[in-house]
Amino acid sequence: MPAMARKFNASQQAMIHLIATMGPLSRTRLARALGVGKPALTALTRTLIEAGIVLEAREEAEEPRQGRPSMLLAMNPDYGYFAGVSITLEQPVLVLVDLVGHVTARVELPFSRDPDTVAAQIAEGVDVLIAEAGIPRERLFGIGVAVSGLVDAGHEICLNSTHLDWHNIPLARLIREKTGLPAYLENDAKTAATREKLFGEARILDDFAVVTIGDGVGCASFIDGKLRRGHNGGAGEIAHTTVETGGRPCKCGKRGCLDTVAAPGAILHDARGAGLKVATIAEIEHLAARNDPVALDVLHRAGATLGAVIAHLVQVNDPEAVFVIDTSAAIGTLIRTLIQQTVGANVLPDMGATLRLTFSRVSGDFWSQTAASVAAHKFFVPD
Amino acid sequence: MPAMARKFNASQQAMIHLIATMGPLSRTRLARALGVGKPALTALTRTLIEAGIVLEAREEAEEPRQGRPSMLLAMNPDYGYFAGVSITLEQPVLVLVDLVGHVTARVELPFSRDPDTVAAQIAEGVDVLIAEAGIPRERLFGIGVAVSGLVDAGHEICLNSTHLDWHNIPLARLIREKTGLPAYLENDAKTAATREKLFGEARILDDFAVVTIGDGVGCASFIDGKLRRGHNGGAGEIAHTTVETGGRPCKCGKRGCLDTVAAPGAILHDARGAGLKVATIAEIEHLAARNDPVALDVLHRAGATLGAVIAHLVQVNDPEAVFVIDTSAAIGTLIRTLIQQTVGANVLPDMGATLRLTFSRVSGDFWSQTAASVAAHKFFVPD
DNA sequence: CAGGTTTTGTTGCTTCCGAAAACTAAAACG
DNA sequence: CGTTTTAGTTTTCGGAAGCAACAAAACCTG
Repeated sequence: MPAMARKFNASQQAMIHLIATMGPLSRTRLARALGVGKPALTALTRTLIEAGIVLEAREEAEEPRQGRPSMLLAMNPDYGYFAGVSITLEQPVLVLVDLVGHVTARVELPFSRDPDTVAAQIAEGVDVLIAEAGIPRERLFGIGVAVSGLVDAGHEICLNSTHLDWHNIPLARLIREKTGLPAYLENDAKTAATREKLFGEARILDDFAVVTIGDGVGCASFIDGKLRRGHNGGAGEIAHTTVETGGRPCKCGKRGCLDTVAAPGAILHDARGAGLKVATIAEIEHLAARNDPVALDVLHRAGATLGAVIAHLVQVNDPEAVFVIDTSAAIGTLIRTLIQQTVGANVLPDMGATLRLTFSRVSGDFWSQTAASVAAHKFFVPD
Repeated sequence: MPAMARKFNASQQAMIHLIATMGPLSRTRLARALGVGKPALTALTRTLIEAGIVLEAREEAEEPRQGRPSMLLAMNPDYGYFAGVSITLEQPVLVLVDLVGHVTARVELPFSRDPDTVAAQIAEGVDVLIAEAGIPRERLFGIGVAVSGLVDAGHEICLNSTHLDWHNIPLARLIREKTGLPAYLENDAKTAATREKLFGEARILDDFAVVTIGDGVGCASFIDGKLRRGHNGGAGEIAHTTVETGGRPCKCGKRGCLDTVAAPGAILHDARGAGLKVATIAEIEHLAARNDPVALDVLHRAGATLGAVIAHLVQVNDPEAVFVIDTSAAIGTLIRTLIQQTVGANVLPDMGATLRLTFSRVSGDFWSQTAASVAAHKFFVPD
């Protein structure tokens, strides 16, 4: 295990990407998938195996097949690690994930909103993290940071986060200076999409969208295998799309934004405004299941609106799949059904027929994991 | 001028693309723009000049500059031609455009909606076209066909056109068989976007959207330099986005689609339904300019709705520019202003500040020109 | 159980592409 | 009339990938 080269050429990167996404593969199948000859694979794999990033293992065939058994190539999870942290208004958690996306260590950081303090605490946290995991510092390849807001193209500066009240904060530079590690900033919805592409169900997809339901509604897309950032890094910022002209005032200054209708807090606010005594959205769902008309109405509004926005998104980009990721236990059966129905009814039938619309509920250190995925993505696919 | 090779490798294609989009360029500047060394250019340009696709011309410097003057490389417009035709419910026009997008001949075809007849008439039209232009048949590199509806990924089959009542019509094959030319089918909004990218203002842009106002509303995007087709070829199909729940019934079977609010026919319908005696949208604009409240209301509805949809589109993909192309003299000053205002008000300020939103009015053989652009695009960038 | 078959992966050899350095060409400057 | 500056070319070299033949490791057959 020599000190990692860290610089792989294009073909090697393509191979790493394939192995990472398609699981363990034989050289021959890799060659086919990559569209190159077998001899190329011999040379390529040799360097990767020598570098230690790829492991070779004999295939354990269930049923005996003819011919020489293949040697499977798989990622070496222990080759390197990435740290990740999500900066919100809550106590941040710094996590360490390995090359295949598994969390191997975590450490809770003190809360702060001052950029310098945040960077300093992350730097201290990194030391704790690698000590806890028992890995040499050189194996930590980078750190990803998720923020809710706009981030520049270089993953360097938080241009604008109303949530944190940050404007042009070069957080990545601060962290890099204090930790000596490559640091990458990214919008939280985009980190979630990156995780889905790198380690989640979307590994084999080139065109998909992710919609996150957390404090607010977030959205990001992979298009043609690349994360869509947009000309200003604002692609996917649907939270402040106007969905009700003259609707309720939003933090952003406008009225009737999606966030004022479909964000978990907004749903609760609606329910209480309509006279329901509820503390969680689950309770609203519970009431709705008993045909409480007010509860039904509240959930209907949220689900139908969210569904309409997703439908629009689908019509604009025609993705292969949309992943709705619920990080705050807000999407119950009813809202889910409503989203599905609304999307089905508002998307061209030819498109709706093949669209995969899946829901998942996550919790815990999810956002920090997604942040780590950004560092991993930078490592796997630098440009 | 040997018979055209027609097959250029990747580097040559990249060079052709650069020369076509960036205008006449010296070898040195091409090398910089292409990110390759100067020596590569020498070999590349030689083959292209020998093939006849690129012309060399001495630079005419206005002000004397130091150093050896550069030899400018420019496309040879006469190297090849492309035919294009748009199939609608009106009489089709077949046009011939050269390598830089100029129309050099046109011929009107009989109207038909039967695929075989259409193909046969196009084949006859092609003969007339090349005779009229006086070019050898080998110089006609392909033919593009615009249809309003869904087209498969191979540009071969019209999967679905409610407009023409076509389903799974392999029109490209029919035309190819009857003309012996490469034939490419494409959705009309996407042909318009392709023209904008290849020959229009968007040549230097990698991320932009085109919204067409013709019989209905169309939309297509270039993302990362590539036309966005989507998983089902339906990217950009916003005409049937629901914008008014329970709105007027649409041809598509749903209610309240964008087409029932913002399509030129819908605007006229609205105006007449509200009691205005008008024959054109210009007349409505005229009335509105005199503060006719009904006319103002009608135009406001259309403009604000269109603006909201464009705003959503911008938030989803964050393009550098949006080109609104009016092919039916429907977008007057008032609607234009309303669109601008609505987009400005509904897009994140950071994004709205840099967004270019431009309007243009076209007529005549526009759609056929755009169709020809698709054949040109296939020639320049086959894959 | 020996030899054929089938599939996997490797070793040379060749070819192609493109980058770096050094060179030539053509203009303005003084 | 040399010097400087920029443009373009020639030469040389190294890396990457293809083809073909070869070696390895399993199964199948008689």
